[in-house]
Amino acid sequence: MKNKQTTSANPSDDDAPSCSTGDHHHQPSDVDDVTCQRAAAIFRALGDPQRLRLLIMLEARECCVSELADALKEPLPAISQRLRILKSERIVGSRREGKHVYYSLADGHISRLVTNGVMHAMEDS
Amino acid sequence: MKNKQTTSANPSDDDAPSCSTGDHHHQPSDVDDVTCQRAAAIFRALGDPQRLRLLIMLEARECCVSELADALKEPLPAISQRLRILKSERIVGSRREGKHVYYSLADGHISRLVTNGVMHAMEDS
DNA sequence: CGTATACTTGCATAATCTTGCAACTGTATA
DNA sequence: TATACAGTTGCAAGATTATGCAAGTATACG
Repeated sequence: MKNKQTTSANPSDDDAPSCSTGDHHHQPSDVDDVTCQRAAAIFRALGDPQRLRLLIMLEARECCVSELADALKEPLPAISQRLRILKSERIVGSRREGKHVYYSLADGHISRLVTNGVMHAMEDS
Repeated sequence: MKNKQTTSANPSDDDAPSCSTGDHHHQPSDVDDVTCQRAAAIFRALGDPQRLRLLIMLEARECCVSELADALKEPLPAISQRLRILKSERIVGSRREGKHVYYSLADGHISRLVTNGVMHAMEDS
């Protein structure tokens, strides 16, 4: 079969991703730019080995900064900075208790996202 | 006093001769470093608005490069380059048909990952 | 063979992100 | 208040990454 529709086959230079067929099914192809950028920001925040390691630990239980720094054997400011980035994307939340600040995953969605990503990385051929 | 951050000075209790990935601290978690890095690489690949937009379109249906470039109104080399990155992480696959190269999501895992991320971005304030 | 279409790759510039060190804020305790 | 502990923030160096344009493959077709 030859090529049928290409750039020339497009009706016009529309901005809409033309799902040609009568597709009244709700597909995520019509995601607005703001949502797209927000989602990308979340993924980008997850896209660092060190931050991901942090999240994996937080998935197990709530931890304070010192704990994380100690467990990962890294300077405390580095951990704090990473947590800050994660918090700015609402991936983690923090709770103060005396001198300590405890961090935890924001919600189950994030937890699933992390788990799915890690699982895919494991299964990957 | 020098800036010694971690709660306890860790003189040299670090061992790990078996780690050869350049990551010289492996750690208390159920996820090994290689998996962690691979997962982070996947997330990082998803963490770009332009690439994510590409994936959202591919989630709807298989597309060739021209289609994507035309729909997103961006130069073809840019699209090709982004697809290349996505393919290097095995997020998308490609199929040649005549002069066209059709791209599609690698598997359902990726699809779910994208959907979950976008959904979370939508629900988030 | 030569041309047109579809896509890929190279390279240089530019933007972005991470890290490390130091200094600063906040909290408990003597 | 002074001191130690727990975290945060600022800033600059260093690395990684994206973007645009030009040139290079690859396939089809006359």
